Amino acid sequence: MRYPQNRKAETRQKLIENAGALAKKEGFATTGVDGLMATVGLTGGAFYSHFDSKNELLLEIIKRELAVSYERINQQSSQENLANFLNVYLSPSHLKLPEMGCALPSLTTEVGRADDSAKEEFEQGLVKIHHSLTAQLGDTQQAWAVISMVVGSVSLARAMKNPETQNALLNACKEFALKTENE
Amino acid sequence: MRYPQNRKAETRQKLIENAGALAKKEGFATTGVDGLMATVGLTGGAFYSHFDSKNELLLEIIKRELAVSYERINQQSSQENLANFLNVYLSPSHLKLPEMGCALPSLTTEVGRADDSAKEEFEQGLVKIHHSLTAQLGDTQQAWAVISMVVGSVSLARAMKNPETQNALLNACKEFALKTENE
DNA sequence: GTCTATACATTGATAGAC
DNA sequence: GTCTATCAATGTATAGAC
Repeated sequence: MRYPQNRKAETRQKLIENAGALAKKEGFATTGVDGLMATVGLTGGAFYSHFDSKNELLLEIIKRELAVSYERINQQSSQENLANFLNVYLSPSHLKLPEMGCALPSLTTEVGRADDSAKEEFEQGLVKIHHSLTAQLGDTQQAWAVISMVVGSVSLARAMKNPETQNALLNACKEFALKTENE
Repeated sequence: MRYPQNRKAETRQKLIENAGALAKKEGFATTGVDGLMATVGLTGGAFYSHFDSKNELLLEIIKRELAVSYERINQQSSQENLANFLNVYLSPSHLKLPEMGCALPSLTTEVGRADDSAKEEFEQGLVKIHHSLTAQLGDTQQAWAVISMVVGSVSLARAMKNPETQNALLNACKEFALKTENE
């Protein structure tokens, strides 16, 4: 082939993207190697020519997913205001499509049970997100509070059955966050 | 035996307690039947004389764990004030001992991927907790916001490596919640 | 009610042919 | 680099002896 190194890098990148979506939807532990490789048309054995282990894949997922969330938050919260960000993050469509959404409500609990390398990577990405939101809001404490609230809110709402209860929770958090900002 | 039905009920209750602790620490999916039964000195095959399936166990775990959290929150938040509850919930020891702590930061994400019966049970328990906190705070929206914030806060902090960053997050949320209450 | 044994699927990971 | 085949371990669940 003419560009073997490019093709391998592209396959690896595609694997990290697909694995991120699978992990956000069904969890990282339950994302099997065979199923992941099938999403790029390969078999399970080929996984280990791209990653040393599943744990290395987890580190790459965390790095990429939190970088993506950082870019989104940076864009959404700076182009207009906090309300814009909240409307997107606390929306019913974000609840329904975890594989397209922010990694924080989907992967945080599993990272909390992973080893230190994963927590280190996670912490780096999260601190960056916090800095971005702090710059927008002008308040470090409020930035941590808003991040915690929206992540908890989406996680809790996804574990409910009734859409009306979900919306009550999401809207309460939305209005509460806006109320505290206007003071 | 003289009290066979009592012994069976006690064993079942003990299994639900132990399974709840295991699930909060390592996750429900990774809590194997053999390992669970070993905690009460039995073998794996005996599990199915107490539960129809692992899913029935999950429902029992959710019911019991959220009832326990309800009692704790009810007691802590009413006997003094919001500060008392926040000091306990957002404490480093709560981070370090998930098996003894609230089920919400540990099990919510997994329930979000479970079937409707689990989400129904979860929603019932969570709504009760919300009602209790609403009665204490006098504000429905604030109650949802505080629950979401503390659950997100503990989840995120557990996924970090550096204790100083953990404490910065926990303390920021604590102070922010207290500030909003004094207005 | 609990035991051992077993069935059956799936997991992460490795070896060697191509 | 990818394939097939395979490994050892683990998962849920069932069957039948005691």
